[in-house]
Amino acid sequence: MERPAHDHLDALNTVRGGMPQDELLCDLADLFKIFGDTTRMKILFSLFEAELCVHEITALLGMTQSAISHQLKVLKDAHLIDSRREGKTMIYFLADDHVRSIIGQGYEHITEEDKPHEEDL
Amino acid sequence: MERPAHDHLDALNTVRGGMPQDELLCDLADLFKIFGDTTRMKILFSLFEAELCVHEITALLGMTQSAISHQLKVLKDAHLIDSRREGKTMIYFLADDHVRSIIGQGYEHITEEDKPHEEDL
DNA sequence: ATAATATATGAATAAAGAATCATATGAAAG
DNA sequence: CTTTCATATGATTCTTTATTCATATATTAT
Repeated sequence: MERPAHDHLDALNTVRGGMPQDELLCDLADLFKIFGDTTRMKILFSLFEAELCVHEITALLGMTQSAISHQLKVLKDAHLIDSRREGKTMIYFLADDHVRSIIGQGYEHITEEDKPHEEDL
Repeated sequence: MERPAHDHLDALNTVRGGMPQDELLCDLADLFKIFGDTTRMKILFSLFEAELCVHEITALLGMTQSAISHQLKVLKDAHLIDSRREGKTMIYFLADDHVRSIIGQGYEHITEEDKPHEEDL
C-alpha cells in the first residue's frame, strides 16, 4: 500500500486553524447575499454616480416603487446605504466606500477572467 | 413654489451614463450570489489553507458528501475553484486569487465596520 | 468480473427570498 | 383638517435554491 499523495490528517489540522468562527462566516455570507441580486446591484451602481430619491431609482430601474423600497430597506439594514429626509422625499446614498471596493473586486473577476470561458451554457 | 433641493432630471442623466449593461450587472449579482451561502463560504475558507479532497471537506463541515459535492459543483461552474484527480480522490483548490480578495473586502466591511452596530436585532 | 472506495448527479422536498397588491405613514399645501 | 405627494410596510404569491435520498459513475484492488 502506497502512502497517499495527499496527507489527510495534516490537511485537516492546517485548515481548522485558519477557519473563522461560524458566526463570522455566516455574517460574511449574509453580506454577499445582499450583493447577489440584480435589483440591488442596480441600485448600488446608481448610487455610485449620485444620491437619488426613491422615485428616481424607481424610474431608472423601471420597477414598482414598492419593490424598490423593499430592496432599499435590505440595503440600509446591511449598512450599505443610508438616507436622509428632504421634505417629502427620502434621499439615499452609499454608506461607505467598502461597497465600491467589494463590487470592484467582483467586477474584476468577471471582466479580467482570463477570457477562455465561453463554454458556459 | 421653490426649486427642489434635488435636481431629478440631472441626477437621472448622470446615473444612466455610469450604469453597466444589464447582462454584466446580472453576472455580477450571480457571482456574489455564490459567496452568499455559509456552506460555500466555509468551503472557500477551507481551500484558503490547503487543497482538499471531497471527504476532507465533508468531514470539516460535518455535512453529507452529497451536499458538499453539489456545492463544489456550483463553485467550480463559477470558476472559483478547480479540481484534479489523484487516483480515486478528487482534489479541489482555489482557481485564482480573486476569491481571496473578494472575500477579503467583505471581511473588512464586516470587521472594521466602525463598530457602532449593536442595534441590529 | 466483482467488490470496495470516492465522488457525482437527478429528483424531490423544504425553506428562503423577491415582487406584487393593498394599505399605512409622514410631510406639506390649500 | 383634508388632500396630495412621497415613501414604507404587511401579507401573499411565485420563484429560487440548499439539502436529502437514492442511485450512477469512476478508479483501484482482489
